[in-house]
Amino acid sequence: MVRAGVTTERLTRAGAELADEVGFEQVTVSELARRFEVKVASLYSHVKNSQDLKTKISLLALEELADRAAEALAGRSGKEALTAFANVYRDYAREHPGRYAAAQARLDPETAAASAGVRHARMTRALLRGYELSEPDQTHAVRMLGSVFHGYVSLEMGGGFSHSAPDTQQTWDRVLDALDALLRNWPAPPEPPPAP
Amino acid sequence: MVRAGVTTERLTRAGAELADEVGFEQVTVSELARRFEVKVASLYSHVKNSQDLKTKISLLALEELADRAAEALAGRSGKEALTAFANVYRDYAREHPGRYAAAQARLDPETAAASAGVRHARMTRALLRGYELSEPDQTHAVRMLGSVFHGYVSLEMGGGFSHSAPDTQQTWDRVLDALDALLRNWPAPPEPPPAP
DNA sequence: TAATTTGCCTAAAGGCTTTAGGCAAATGCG
DNA sequence: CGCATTTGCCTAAAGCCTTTAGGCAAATTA
Repeated sequence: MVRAGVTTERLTRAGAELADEVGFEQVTVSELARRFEVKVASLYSHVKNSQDLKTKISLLALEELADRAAEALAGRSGKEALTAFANVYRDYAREHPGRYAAAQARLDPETAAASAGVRHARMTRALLRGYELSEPDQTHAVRMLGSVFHGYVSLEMGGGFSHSAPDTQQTWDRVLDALDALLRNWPAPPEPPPAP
Repeated sequence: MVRAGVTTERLTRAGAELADEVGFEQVTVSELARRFEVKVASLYSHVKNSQDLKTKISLLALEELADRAAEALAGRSGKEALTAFANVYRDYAREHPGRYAAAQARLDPETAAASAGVRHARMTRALLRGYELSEPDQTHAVRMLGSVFHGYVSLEMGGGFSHSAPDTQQTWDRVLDALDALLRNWPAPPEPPPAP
C-alpha cells in the first residue's frame, strides 16, 4: 500500500491548524488520522498519545510566539518596544486562537523548562531595560506585564469585552499608555507602619 | 428501588466539587453518576448534556465569586477595596481551581448576559468610584483590572511564576501597589502628532 | 385508591483512545 | 543485486464517555 508520509513534524503542524479551526481542547488524534487518510492506530507510532500530541502543539506555538516576539523587539526600546511586544501576543492570539490556547496550556515543569517559554521570560526582561527598574521590581514588572497581556488577550478573545463601547482597540492603546507610564514611574513600596 | 434523590442542583454542586478535584475539563457525567451510585443515563433527565452541566457549574462559580466580591467590597474604598476585591479572585482560584476555571469558561452571549458576570462588571466599576476616573477611562480601567486579576491568577495557578524568587505573594502586593498608583494617576492620552 | 408524573434502569449505537500483532514497503548491507 | 532489517500502516479489540429510546416502579396528586 502507498504510504501517507506521516511524520511527527507534519502531525504537529496539522494539529496546530486543527486547533485553530476547532479549538485546542477539541484536537483529536482521530480527526488528524482522518485528515491524513490513515487509520487512527497508525498515528500512535508518531505520537505517544493524545496528551503528547497536545504538548507538541504547545511547544510549537511557544516557538512561533517567541520568534515573533524576538523580531518585534529587535531595534526597539521603551514604549515602542512595549507596544510591539504586546501586539505580538494579541495578534498571534487573533490569527491563531487554537495555537494561542496551546501556548497557555500547562506543561509539566521539565518540559516547560526546555520550552521556548524561557525565551519569553528573557525577552520580557529585555523589554524592561528601556525602563529603570532594579530587582526585585523588575521581576514584579515582568510578572505584571505577563499578566496584563495574557489576561487582556484571553478576556478579549473570550468575548469578555464585547458588546460594549468603547471598542477594544481603544482600550488596548490606553492600557499600553498606562503601562508605559507605570513603568516609567514605578512606585516605591509603601511605608511600613511605624514601630510601636 | 430506592431513589437516589438526584436533582439538577445537587448535580451542579457535585460537579463543582469534582471540578476542583480533577479539573473543570475533566468533569464527566459518568463520574458524577458513579458518585451518586446511579446509572449514567439517569442523569440525562436532570441535565441536557455534558455541556449543559458545565454551563451550570460555570454559573454557580460566577455566583459564588460575585457573592464573595460583594462582601469584600462592602464598606471599603480606594486601595483597601482594590486589594480586597483582587484577593477574592486569587483566593477563590486557590481554594477552588476547578470552579475558577469554570468561571472563566466561555458562555454563549445569552447565558452570559443572564449570569452573575454582569454583577462582576458592575462591582469593578463600583470599585473605581474611589478613584477619579471619568468615561471612557473608567471603562479602560475596568478592563485593565479584569485583565490583571485574571491574567495574574491564571499564570500563577498554571505555575508560570514558580521556581523563581521573589515569591509570588510579594509580587502580588507590589502589583496591587502599582495598580493603586496607576489608578490615582491615570495618564492622559498622549498628544496626537502635530498636523502637517 | 386510581391516575399521572417522575426517577432510575436496561439496551444500544457512536465516538475517541490506546495496545497488540501482522504484512508489506523502504532502506541498508554484503 | 538480493537479502535482512527497519519502519509505516493496517486490522482487531478492549475500555471509557456520550446520548437517545423505551420501560417499570415509586412518588405525588386528585
